[in-house]
Amino acid sequence: MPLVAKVRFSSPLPQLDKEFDYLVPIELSSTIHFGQLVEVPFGSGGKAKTGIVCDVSTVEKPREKLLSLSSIISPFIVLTKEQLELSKAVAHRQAGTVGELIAGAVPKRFVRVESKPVAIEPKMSAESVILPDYLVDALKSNSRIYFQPRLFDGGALSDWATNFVAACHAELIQGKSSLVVLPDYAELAKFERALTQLGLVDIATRHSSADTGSVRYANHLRSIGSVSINYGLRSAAFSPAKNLGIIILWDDGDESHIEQSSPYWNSREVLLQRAELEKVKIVLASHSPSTEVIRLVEINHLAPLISEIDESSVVVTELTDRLDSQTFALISNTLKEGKPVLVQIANAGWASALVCVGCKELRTCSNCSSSIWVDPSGKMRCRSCKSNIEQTACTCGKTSTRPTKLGASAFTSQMVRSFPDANVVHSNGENRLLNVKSGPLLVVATPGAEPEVEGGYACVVLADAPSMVGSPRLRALEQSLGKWANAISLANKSASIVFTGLKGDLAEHMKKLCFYNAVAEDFHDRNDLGLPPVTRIASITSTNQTDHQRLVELVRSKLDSDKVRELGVVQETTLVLDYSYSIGLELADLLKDLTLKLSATSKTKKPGERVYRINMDDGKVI
DNA sequence: AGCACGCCGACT
DNA sequence: GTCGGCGTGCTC
Repeated sequence: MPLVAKVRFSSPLPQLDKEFDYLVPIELSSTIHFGQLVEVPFGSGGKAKTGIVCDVSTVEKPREKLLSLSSIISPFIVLTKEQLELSKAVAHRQAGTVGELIAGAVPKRFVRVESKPVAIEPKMSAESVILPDYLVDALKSNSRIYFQPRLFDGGALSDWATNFVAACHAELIQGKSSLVVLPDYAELAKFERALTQLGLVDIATRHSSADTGSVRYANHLRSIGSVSINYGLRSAAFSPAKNLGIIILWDDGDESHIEQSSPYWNSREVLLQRAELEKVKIVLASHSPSTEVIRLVEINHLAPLISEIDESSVVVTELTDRLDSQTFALISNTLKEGKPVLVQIANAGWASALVCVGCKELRTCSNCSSSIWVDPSGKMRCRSCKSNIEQTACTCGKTSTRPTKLGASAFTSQMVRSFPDANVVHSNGENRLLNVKSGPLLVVATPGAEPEVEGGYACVVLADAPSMVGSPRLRALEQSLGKWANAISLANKSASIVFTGLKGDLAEHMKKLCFYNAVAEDFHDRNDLGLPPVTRIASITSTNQTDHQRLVELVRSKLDSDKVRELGVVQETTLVLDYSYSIGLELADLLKDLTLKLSATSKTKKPGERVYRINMDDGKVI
């Protein structure tokens, strides 16, 4: 009976997003396997194209005019069945294509890597690691956990990282792989350090775009062939893992876990889906939960494992000054004792916004009318269109401006003047310090850019708490809480923590460093208002007004208004919809179908550019 | 994406 | 009578 192979292409094009059948020539029938790269004749010209084998089966009566595949490019398997199933599920959920997800899941092939022998499974002694294992214990009775580790890492190995390594180790003993997904390179380095110090780095495989292409490909093949601890940033959510036993996601609320290109998936949703598909354990962990985690705990999808909060000295001031006299004295005394201090400032640069010295009106960008700030290099820039701004006169006649609030660069130079004997350093997202030497050191950092210090900070000041919480974004509160918790985690147990300018319930929660309850309260408030994550929010952005109008009309005529609510149109061409989890797949199908039909008949489409971009979970539109 | 097919205007 | 413009649609 003839052998037929189904082949897929790593292409984002929706027209090619299906499996194409090819006859397998008799001489290749014993060597062809699922997941291999093959060359096939494709298109009207019959040009050779590279594809991936997604099925091999005997077919009694194959369809007519079936072409034969030309050759097997490599005997190595580059895509696993689990990766394909996950890509299909995520493409469905996100209204994207399987091809674009496969493109991200399979690294570029390097012939020389294949000629070298693939790494042999290293030896590992089960007794070599002695670890805190309360996460391992909890996993014996629950397969889905939200884990909040001890907050204070004290500069040594992080409690979270050692618990992750312990959980991975427990799987290795049973011959199972693990997958750990981290938000950024700083956290990846901490996890890697724990792997090294606990003697497991040789059995771990990194999946990172920061590695060279050949290393990536070698690691990819190694993960398919050997049981190992797989880890990396968000793209590692799709990495292969032989005999997977556990998935661990660190800091799911961090925005770095959201893929910035189509189909805009999020590590959390991908990994929850993967855990279901592969029937493996999953741990979501963070110092402060996301509202999605609260939701999952409250619907009993995740069992909470919350570490005890260490007794610590927390001061919450009600003053809106960044540094009141007491806080100033605390910093001064800590520095005099020769100990390090961390001050978190909400915004980078010199000024977060500018006002006219005369009429006190907010200065705005001339072409997009959003606010102007002064970046770390001292240039006036527009916040949204990023263009440089020239000094111009205000409508009242005055040219000079005054900052509404000093940015971290300006605050740093203020601190240099205030503490001439201390070593004052600054770290922000663009210019980031990863770790600093201990001593009489004052670190001014923007949220998420705080460097580590050996032994931990003796004092942490969250100096811009009110402005972070007061931001008009939906997720301002939960994200602020996450950034504060991560900054505090760099302190040692006996450190003094200061929040400036907090009041009410939030102040009470922070006095006890009770992040979980603070986020839970935020979740319940949003629940009452019917806002995400109780519902989901999708957006469809068109490249132009004409196509946008056609979409809006069609969507209005097709939507069942009981289940999907039109929230409106933002930025001229983005349609925003609110919908419930239960109809997620149905809506994704509908939107994919509608946009496909509309873009096929679009009069304005340019080659290569997609007319519509669907984001099934847009966190930025409200 | 390519690439062919196809149906209208300008040319030997 | 046919050469070529690129709009439409298919590729196993």
